[in-house]
Amino acid sequence: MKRLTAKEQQLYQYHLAQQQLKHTRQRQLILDEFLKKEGHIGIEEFYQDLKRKYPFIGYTTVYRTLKLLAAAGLAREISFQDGLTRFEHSFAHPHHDHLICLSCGKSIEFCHPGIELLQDKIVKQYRFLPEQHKLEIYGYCKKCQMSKSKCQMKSKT
Amino acid sequence: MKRLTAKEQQLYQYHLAQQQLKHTRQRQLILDEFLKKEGHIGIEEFYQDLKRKYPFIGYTTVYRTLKLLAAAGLAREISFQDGLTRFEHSFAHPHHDHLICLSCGKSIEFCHPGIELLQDKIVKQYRFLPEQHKLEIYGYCKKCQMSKSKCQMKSKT
DNA sequence: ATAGCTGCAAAGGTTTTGCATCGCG
DNA sequence: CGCGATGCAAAACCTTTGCAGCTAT
Repeated sequence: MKRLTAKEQQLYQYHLAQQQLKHTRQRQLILDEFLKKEGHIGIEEFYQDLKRKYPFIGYTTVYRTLKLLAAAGLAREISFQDGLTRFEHSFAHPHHDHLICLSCGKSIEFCHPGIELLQDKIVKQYRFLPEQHKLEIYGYCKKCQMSKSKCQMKSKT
Repeated sequence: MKRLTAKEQQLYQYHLAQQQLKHTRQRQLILDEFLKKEGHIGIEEFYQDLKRKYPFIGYTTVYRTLKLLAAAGLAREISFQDGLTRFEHSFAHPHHDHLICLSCGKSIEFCHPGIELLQDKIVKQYRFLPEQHKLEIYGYCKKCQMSKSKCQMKSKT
């Protein structure tokens, strides 16, 4: 058995979580592709990507595998304000938060150690035991600020 | 004309926002009840509450009025991880964030000035123009921590 | 009287589930 | 072989919208 990369370790963790679950071609492919994705990805979008490469994969399987990954702790389910469910790695991607542009909809990831410190202070006050957090800052990205200043149009396509 | 309370001012702001919109019994009632609600409230839940008192109010009206309030800046649409849309006052309720218990589902509101400071630092770095933010800390509330330590059951009812 | 509101019912858009079939172990 | 996985199709769920009738200006 070869040495494991961090990713593969996680992969095994996934297998473990699977308990008496089977290893299948679809699951492997979905996991592989998921690990390649950098941002957060919606189910439908991810499914489309996958289908392009592997037309034999069904939506349901993608959906269920993503849920499985989340249950195994490999993925995290996140939801912005648009009612869609998205997933992102919950590992090798330690933690980050998002700046979300209200104009173009893009989201920018950022990390700031201050958040953890702040969180510590807050939870202490409420005797709350934190598990994870989510900070989203909504506003306008650099690019959209520039176009806004040129004309006040809100191109929301 | 009598003096206005903060709430009434906002109420008028709402009317203003209405522009050529009409004042109706339903809208008034919905607004009144909404202002009484302290936390964040889901559409369905709110509708049920209202219907109990005023059976002639329809879901659609509640839904549309809530959207209206949000558009007028009186309410804020928020969504946690359960796919439901909730609303909360966006005024007289300056700003706050949430601690959400993964066990009992309750959410606790908190305010911490440090968040604004942190936000300032972050956006500056990305030349992002912030409009609002949302910080949610998921974990276990005091009460659930205690029951957890007694037994590891996860009663998610 | 007229433009805007209501609310029922139905459409939309996602997420979930049922079930017969397929495939890993 | 047997049990779990797959994927189609359909169910469930919320959120939105269409429309005929109703109601404030």
